Amino acid sequence: MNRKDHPTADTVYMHVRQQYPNISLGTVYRNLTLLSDIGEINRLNVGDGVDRFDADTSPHQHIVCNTCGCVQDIFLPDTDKFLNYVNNYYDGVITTQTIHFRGTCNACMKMSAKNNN
Amino acid sequence: MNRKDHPTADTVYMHVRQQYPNISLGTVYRNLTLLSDIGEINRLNVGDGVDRFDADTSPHQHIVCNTCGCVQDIFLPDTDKFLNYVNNYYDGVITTQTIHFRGTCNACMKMSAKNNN
DNA sequence: ATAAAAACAGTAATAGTTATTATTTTTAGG
DNA sequence: CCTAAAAATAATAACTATTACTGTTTTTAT
Repeated sequence: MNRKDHPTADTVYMHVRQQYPNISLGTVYRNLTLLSDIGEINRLNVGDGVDRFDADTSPHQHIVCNTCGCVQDIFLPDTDKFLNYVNNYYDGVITTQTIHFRGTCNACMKMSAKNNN
Repeated sequence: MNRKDHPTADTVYMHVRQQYPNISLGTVYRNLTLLSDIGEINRLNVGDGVDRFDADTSPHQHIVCNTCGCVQDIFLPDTDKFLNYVNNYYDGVITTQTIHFRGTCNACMKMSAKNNN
């Protein structure tokens, strides 16, 4: 619940296992699925074939760093307005949107700047 | 190349097999991967755990119908401006964006309207 | 104290995709 | 044409992420 790095089920498993060595991956999956079903956490997919989990259920988006692979939050204002606007370009009805980004995170930007001195 | 329905590899396989009954799924995957590597087609992922392929490589977005599951195109103007705008809210650099939607397609809208008469 | 319910560990199964291998097809010279 | 190298292929195995199953343990509520 404390972490901000959008861990995969396997990452959660590795971490929880340090305190509960007998826990099984199935239990981790079951509880993560349960928590996301009741809305306590979000299950997200940034297109890399792995599900990630996020304790922050407030509306926000994600960016994946192409260099280190980290997944960070990005809080865009007015995404509901964007959804509304988008409906003008479609003849059906759009109810939800998924927006995520790729690029280079701040840490990796600094790293590459330092290496190019 | 002609279809606009964003088929999965398996769908392409089923279809090609009608003309070339001996083709293998691996060949379909290899050629779809090759085509997307050289930029002739796009491989896309709308979050349902299956890769889809799109012969239209012009910049556009997709919407998945919650009722029939179809994947349709949506052409939004100024998505490059959106990418630019989004960079104001992030301390790294954002280079690409993935935007897709869910809702109800036009056909399913009409269908449900008819059934509610 | 006990019986029903829930959670669990361990394992099997599944789906989508990639990798391997032995064979067939294509290509480019001579 | 012939032929050897290169490329493409079918068939199958392997792999990854996730879900399902099963028998056992733990929890809950009397």
